[in-house]
Amino acid sequence: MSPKRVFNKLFRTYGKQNWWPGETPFEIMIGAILTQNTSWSNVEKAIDNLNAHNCLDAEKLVRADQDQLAALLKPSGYFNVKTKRIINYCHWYLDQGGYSCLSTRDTEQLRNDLLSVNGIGPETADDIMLYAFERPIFVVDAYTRRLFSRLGLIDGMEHYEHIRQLFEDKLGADVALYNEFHALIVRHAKMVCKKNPKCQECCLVDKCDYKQAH
DNA sequence: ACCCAGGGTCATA
DNA sequence: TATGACCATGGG
Repeated sequence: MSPKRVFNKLFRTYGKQNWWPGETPFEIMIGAILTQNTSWSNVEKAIDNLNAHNCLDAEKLVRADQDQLAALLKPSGYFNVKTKRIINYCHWYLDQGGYSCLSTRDTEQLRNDLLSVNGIGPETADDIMLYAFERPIFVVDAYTRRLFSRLGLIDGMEHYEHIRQLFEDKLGADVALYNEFHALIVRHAKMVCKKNPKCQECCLVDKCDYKQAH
């Protein structure tokens, strides 16, 4: 089954997802860091805290007290690590001239620059590339590996860049498609029943395995 | 009482 | 290059 066909199946099943769940590009960047190995519901609480304290702003975050910021980020987990990563990211972000300046940068260059920031790995960088800068970068996460290895399109243990390249080659550069695809993969992953071992065979392979079905 | 979540870094071999 | 420890909350 081609990646495009998988997309069509997902889209017919779940419809448009309207990602990223954040209003401004900057909020998307912060959300991308906060959601590292963390459920989105926990991230929302941290973002609400930042908004409640008028702190969702790069200039304010770089001047924030570490302990106070950590307290706001607490619900998102790894709060000490994420505090450092966010302050560090904001320093870089402002140093580079902010969104308007970064927007003019070449896609390859921008991605490499993001990856050079401590705390920004490939997936976080690509979330930012795709959803904040609207660049045609296919995001690879654990769900992507799991789904497509179950479907037999990949082994699952390949390096990040290898998988990204594979999908970008097969799908062609398409921001809207990548946007929806990643969101749909995450949406579908949440529907997989983890208790039933047979579910391993059903995500789009067979019938289906939605939680409602069990 | 477990298990996992929209990862990444650092130290070690 | 590649494995392991570590980071930590909240929901199932």
